[in-house]
Amino acid sequence: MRLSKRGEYGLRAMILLADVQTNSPTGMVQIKEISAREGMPAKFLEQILLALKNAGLVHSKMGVGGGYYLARAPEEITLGQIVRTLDGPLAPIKCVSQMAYEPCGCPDEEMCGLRMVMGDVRNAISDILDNTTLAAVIKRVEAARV
Amino acid sequence: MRLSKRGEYGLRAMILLADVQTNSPTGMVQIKEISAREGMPAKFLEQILLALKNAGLVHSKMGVGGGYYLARAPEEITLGQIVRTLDGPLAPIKCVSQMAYEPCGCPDEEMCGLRMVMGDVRNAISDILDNTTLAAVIKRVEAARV
DNA sequence: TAAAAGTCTACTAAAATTATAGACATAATA
DNA sequence: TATTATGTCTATAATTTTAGTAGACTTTTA
Repeated sequence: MRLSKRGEYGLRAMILLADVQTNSPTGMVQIKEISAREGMPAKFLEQILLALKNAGLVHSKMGVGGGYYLARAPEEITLGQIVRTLDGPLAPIKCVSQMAYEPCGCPDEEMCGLRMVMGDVRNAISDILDNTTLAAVIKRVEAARV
Repeated sequence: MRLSKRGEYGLRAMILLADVQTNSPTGMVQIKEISAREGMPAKFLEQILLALKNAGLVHSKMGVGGGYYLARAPEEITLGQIVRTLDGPLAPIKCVSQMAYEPCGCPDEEMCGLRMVMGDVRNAISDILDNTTLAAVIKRVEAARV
């Protein structure tokens, strides 16, 4: 049930972007800075940000003074969107995936005990990740600071 | 957030063992029969059952008329125990794992937003898998049959 | 036009996953 | 006791995924 480094780095980068955006008006940050602050390989992070850009979650500006920034407000971006973009479906097995369903081979899906339980797991994960926005994460860290 | 084939096969095998045990007194089933009924490679399943045996979840009997059977009653075996045995910790990232904690590299764990959310995810998964027994799975399928 | 940024594609190394193979041990029974 | 049906154990192989690296290219600003 693991999150890949790709997913982890992407989430950390997005949280950082949200954090910056909450304080500075432009919210623009360079790959170099993200990778330095979070300790991630810059070239790997580059690919991750590109994927997030193609998914419409961040925008970028080329050239001097450029960088990345969130495509929408932190209230409008959920962790579920980020994880799905970078790591694929949340579901533990394909036959309970909402976004990428595939049959899993059991003769009768409606009678498959494993499927029932894993459906619950999928929903539990999605209940959290699809209902947690970047803004909520920032707020929660803020609250812990006290 | 995927369950491996190893984990999936192991869970299906255990559910089958629980099902057999609920109906027949000995509850003994051969690798060959499990692999045939569930469509899994026999040699792969063999390794999985061996791991489950070493974890104390199943017992076995060698020789003619032998096979595998649950080490405890279906009420006493949870899906969490099976998944941890075959796929490792439930936690999405190591720094929120109860069974296999490792630091994840953020400067202050208590202030890490990602860690907070992933802690919730870990707990949500564990709430389900550690509280669902093989008996409960059988019962649920039974209930769906009507 | 030079420097600082992102873009894009290909490639590579390592690890994990999903098996397969085969020699061996044990138990039942004919 | 010999045979057969089972599980045991270790090694290895094939494939896929993951994590990362490289480098040529494009765009923007000063």
